[in-house]
Amino acid sequence: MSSETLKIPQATAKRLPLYYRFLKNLHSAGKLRVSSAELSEAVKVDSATIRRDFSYFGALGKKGYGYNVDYLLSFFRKTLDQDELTKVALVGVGNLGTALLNYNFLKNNNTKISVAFDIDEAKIGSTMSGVTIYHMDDMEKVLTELGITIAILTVPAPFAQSITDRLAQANVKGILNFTPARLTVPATMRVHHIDLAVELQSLVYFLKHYGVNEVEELEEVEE
Amino acid sequence: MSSETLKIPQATAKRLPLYYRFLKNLHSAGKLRVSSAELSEAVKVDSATIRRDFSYFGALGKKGYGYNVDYLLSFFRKTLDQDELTKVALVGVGNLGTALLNYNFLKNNNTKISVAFDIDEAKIGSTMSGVTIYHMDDMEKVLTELGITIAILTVPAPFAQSITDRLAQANVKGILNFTPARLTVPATMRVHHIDLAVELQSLVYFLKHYGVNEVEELEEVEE
DNA sequence: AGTTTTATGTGAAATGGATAACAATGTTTT
DNA sequence: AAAACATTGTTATCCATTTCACATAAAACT
Repeated sequence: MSSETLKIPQATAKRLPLYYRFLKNLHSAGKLRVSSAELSEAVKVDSATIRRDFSYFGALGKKGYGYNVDYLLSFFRKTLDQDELTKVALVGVGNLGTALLNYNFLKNNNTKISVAFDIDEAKIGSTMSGVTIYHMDDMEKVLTELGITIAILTVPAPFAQSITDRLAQANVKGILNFTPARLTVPATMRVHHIDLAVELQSLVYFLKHYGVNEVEELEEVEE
Repeated sequence: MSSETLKIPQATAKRLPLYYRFLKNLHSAGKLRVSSAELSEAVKVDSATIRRDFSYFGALGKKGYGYNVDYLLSFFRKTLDQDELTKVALVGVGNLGTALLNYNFLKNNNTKISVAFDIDEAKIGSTMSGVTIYHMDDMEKVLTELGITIAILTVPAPFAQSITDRLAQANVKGILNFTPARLTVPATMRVHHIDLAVELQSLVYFLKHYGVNEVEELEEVEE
């Protein structure tokens, strides 16, 4: 409902970063062209789906040839706003939070954890992986000053909702929620969940109940 | 295509662990009954969807009353095999792997990281959070001995595919893949992806391009 | 230059999932 | 015991997404 490119399906939007990453790989490997079939093999998405996804942005390829890697790459770089750095806050510097601090988001995306918050006095004022840790009491102030609108939430579940409310106050628009809590947020915010326990548990369920494709043809499959 | 309960939709199956967790909360809070509407509020899933999900397992509720918390809970405990402990292996004890070791999957699910593998001599032989770390050279042997068929993969991307091939050899059936690599696996295996960079990146994309529901009504929404 | 091959972009069909809406039925109240 | 109420289970509908299949056009070959 905003911006240039009109209404890409959500499912497509979720695959864009994936395409982008693999295109970068191809580029580094010196490949000049690529077909939807090749790309399909690499990212494990049906080739028709890939062509359809690309087609939302216009005709990016050439019939009988495929796609020019450099062109596609620079197109996606623009589309994904990879030219400007996106600053993100980390809220909660526990085990998982620390791991995410060390995880180099920058390498693949132009996204960086620029600031972190916690309540542990031992951590406050120190830096980890070059990121300064502030007290959560100063969260609103610091976020507003830095103009950060995206937060990664890795606090204990019982605090998740109240902290979310404060993030909303501080004009944060997006939360990547690693907490098991299901957050209530204003309509102006967007939450993506990564629920580790649910992910693991549902994998277990699938294996036990959907059983393991009774080796009929033994072709290669995915997800 | 196996087991008792015939073919639950995948989308439903992914929500089961979520329902289970919230039912446990309700139980602890001493609630005896719950309606699909209440549950909907808590887990942020449409109440009709919840009723539909439950209905795949038969008539679990009572009209005009709702669902009996204890009954539902024990039903899901059976359905999700929460009575037997599911042992899981962790492959790659880096930042993220370490965080997952400390993350207590046991608390919510009856799932436990029982063994870990790495190639760092400094870590091998030691235990973290009570889990012994073995050398990856011994992976097949140890996995087979312990009869473990589920692995969490947190190794550097370049090693992901070759290690996956070895896991397949060792009779592992499910992988929770935190690696950006898209794995090629035999049809007998199942892979769930958790791609942190893609998750963050797509959140950024949504915020920039779908913009933030232009505050029309300002109702509470989610995801 | 003509023929064959390749691979896109897309209409049409198929699949999968979410939601609205309500009859059926048990619960609660009076 | 009757009336009013609440809430399920499900049918029908809707919506989003995936996939098929092929006309089209460019590329590669001869």
